[in-house]
Amino acid sequence: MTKLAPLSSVADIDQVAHPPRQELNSYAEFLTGFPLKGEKLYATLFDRHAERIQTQKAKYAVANLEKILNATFEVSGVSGFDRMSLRDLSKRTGMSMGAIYSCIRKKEDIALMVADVVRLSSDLTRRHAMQAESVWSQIEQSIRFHLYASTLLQPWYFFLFFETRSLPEQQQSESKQIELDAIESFKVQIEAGIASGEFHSVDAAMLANTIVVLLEDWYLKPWKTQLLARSPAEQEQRIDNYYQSITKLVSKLLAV
Amino acid sequence: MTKLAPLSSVADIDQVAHPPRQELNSYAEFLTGFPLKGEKLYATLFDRHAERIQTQKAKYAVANLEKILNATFEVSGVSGFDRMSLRDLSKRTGMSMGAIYSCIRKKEDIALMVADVVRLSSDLTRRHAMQAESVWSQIEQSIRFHLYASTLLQPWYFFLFFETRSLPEQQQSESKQIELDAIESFKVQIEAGIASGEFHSVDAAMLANTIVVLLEDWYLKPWKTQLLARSPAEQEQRIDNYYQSITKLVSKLLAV
DNA sequence: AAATAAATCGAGCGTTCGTTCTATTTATGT
DNA sequence: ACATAAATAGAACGAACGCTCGATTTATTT
Repeated sequence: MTKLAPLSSVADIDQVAHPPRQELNSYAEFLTGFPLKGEKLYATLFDRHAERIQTQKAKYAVANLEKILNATFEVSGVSGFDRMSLRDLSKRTGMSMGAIYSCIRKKEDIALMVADVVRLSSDLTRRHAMQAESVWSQIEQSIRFHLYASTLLQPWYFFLFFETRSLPEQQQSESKQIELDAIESFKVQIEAGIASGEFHSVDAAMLANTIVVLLEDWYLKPWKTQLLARSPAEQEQRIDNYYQSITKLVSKLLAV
Repeated sequence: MTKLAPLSSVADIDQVAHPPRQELNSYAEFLTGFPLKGEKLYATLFDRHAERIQTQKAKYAVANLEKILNATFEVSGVSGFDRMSLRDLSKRTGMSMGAIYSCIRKKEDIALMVADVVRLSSDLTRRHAMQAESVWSQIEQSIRFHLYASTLLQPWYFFLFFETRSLPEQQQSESKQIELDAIESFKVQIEAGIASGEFHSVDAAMLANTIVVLLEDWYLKPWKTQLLARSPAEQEQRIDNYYQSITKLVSKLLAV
């Protein structure tokens, strides 16, 4: 897998799995450290899906992957992945069919790449939260990181949720497992806090599930809470509002 | 709109809008009074979509609509509405293309009928809750009725959520509005309880939203909470468990 | 039992889909 | 400047799609 013009990427998730131990307290801070963004995100896709991609030079592949995926989110966000034809995609990206088919082997490859990125992002979320010291700050950091990642990658998370059924069976159960893992993770943390007397006794499974569906709601229905925040300051504000809403709800239920 | 063999139906929602004032406390009880079930459900569709349906005799139309919609849920539940071909549908229902196209004018009509039923069901939910006397029992009855209706009509609710994008724009915003109305309704009830001193002061919008996404979770991911409950008693149990989980969570947050 | 109406059948229509393929253009290396 | 390799263009292909329609079967009426 030698690259002529190797861009920095996240081919191996473990490369970024152990960043310096730190608490995240703002979206801006998150953006500086998160590897799956901008050019690097597509370079990662190029590395991880090298066997599917005909295009050899990273320069072209990265630029075209970015065009293809952005166009996919724009078109399929309105009417779904199945209704998006590759001719739509060709028009929207300004690329020819040939150019598109040098970046992907089949239409389904696009969905596979999205699923891969969301899975990578979920891994990073889990790994980040594990660094926190107290049980409560593990919960806090999980929520924060998830909100941040799913804001930055909102179209990716959204796409995977709605188009999972377009994926092969194995990928389907994998992305279902991501959700179950997230619930289980919160449940374990809550139960640990209850066991140590730090939290009031509650239905841990229900609360864990509630947190996860609220996190899902954030990227599935941004029109409900995020509206048209476009300045970075405004966006920071909206995320923090939602973060505070969730954590207040949770902490009220867990207060001893 | 004269019918040769008129079955009982819910062509006009107001016909069933004012049943005797009563609290619902079990799924079994709900089932006895809810009009959108069994043969009546399809008779309602037949009445309300008469102009689309070529088939004239209710006997045939009702039987075929039932076959078509059940097959639609089975097939599109796996791979989505767009991927379900009418040849799939023909095989699954045992009907010919011609027979199918005497019940619908276009494939999209199937989705329109589903959207219509869910909207009817949501209307009934809202109307039922309005009958409750206290603010708290309005909230309780809203949750109960919604859980009951979305259990009975799970495939319909599920389908509308995932296939809204296959609908014309107007229907899309209508089904988005259903959710917003539900949130607003809970919000108003919570705020009323806070104003009267009945409830502790909380973020009413957030709590209302939380309730609604938890209700959505019930029919979107039945595998998480409903598993394979097949006996009526077991099902009653599972619904009640989830109902108790939601109301406990809510009442803890609202306790003065 | 004959006559009429309704429902069903399924081959076939035109279209559009995902995908392929070759000619051409553009970039790279010497 | 030339040679070579890579990337792009877009016409063309077969398959599958939604949908139609005349022929046929089934049900109802007289």
